[in-house]
Amino acid sequence: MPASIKYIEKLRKSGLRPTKQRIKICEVLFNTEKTFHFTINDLTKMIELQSSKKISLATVYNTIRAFQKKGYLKEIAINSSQTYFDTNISSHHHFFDEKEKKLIDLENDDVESIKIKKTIPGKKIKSVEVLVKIDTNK
Amino acid sequence: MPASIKYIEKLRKSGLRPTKQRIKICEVLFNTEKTFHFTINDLTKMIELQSSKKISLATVYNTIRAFQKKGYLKEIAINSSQTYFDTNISSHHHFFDEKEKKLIDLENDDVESIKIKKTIPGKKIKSVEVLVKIDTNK
DNA sequence: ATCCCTGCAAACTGTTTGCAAGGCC
DNA sequence: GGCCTTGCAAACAGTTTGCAGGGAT
Repeated sequence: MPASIKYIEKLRKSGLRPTKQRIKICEVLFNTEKTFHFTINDLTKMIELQSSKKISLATVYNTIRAFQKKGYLKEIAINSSQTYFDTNISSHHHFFDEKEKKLIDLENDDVESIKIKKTIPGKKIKSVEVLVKIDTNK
Repeated sequence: MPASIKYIEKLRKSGLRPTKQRIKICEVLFNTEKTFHFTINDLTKMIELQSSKKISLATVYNTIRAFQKKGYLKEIAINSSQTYFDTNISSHHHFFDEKEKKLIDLENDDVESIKIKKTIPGKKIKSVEVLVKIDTNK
């Protein structure tokens, strides 16, 4: 029995119509116990590989943005030309390998808790993101 | 006496010809005791205001990239559509006000030192950047 | 005189948008 | 049927590049 039923539910609950494309995207993103990082291009290729059908880039963008808004995905801040997303929505940090252009998760245990001592009047902290850039050890 | 002599030196030492445009860019970037953050657009406007002359965007881009390569500027990782630079090249972190799209420095004393306990074989840490996103306190 | 740099416009890349045709309710 | 979604192409924004003319050495 297909796991797609689960995703049809999920989409319905989010107010998104469960279309073939969205279900497929869910399968690629969430049908695995491991979380992962991706760019829109990566994802589009993965989808087309797994379904041997073309999917419109616009659809992928729209769906990913919708999922992000719903909190099913997180965007990761890197000064790269493309946007990276993470299916791991829990609070955690990242290595970024600038040579491979790959992200690696830092578990919460891997980083000592970060305390920000400065405050800005009228503003509150929304998130704390640590990006550790790494390089070949040469 | 103009501070430009200082920048002519600086440019020469860097192997960059001291052209009018580059000297002007130096003046705008470095002729202040306060460091600051900017986008290419910001900077272009500042230059044109201060000199009441047009400067080509391409020249600004090229020069900024050159300065970045020389280590006179740092690029800051934010998932924004535009690239932010910092004239403060010392190691420090940032607040990012998503409403105002403005960066605010965190002094080193403002953040407890960050210890990364995970290592990746064959890779070494190049930088650790913390981005604290802030929001109106509502 | 040589070589680098500037400025303009065209090219490029990732992303967003408008709209007609198609699919879900 | 009505409304949302898809897919395509065009639009868009920030950035980069090619090249002819101008400037620094």
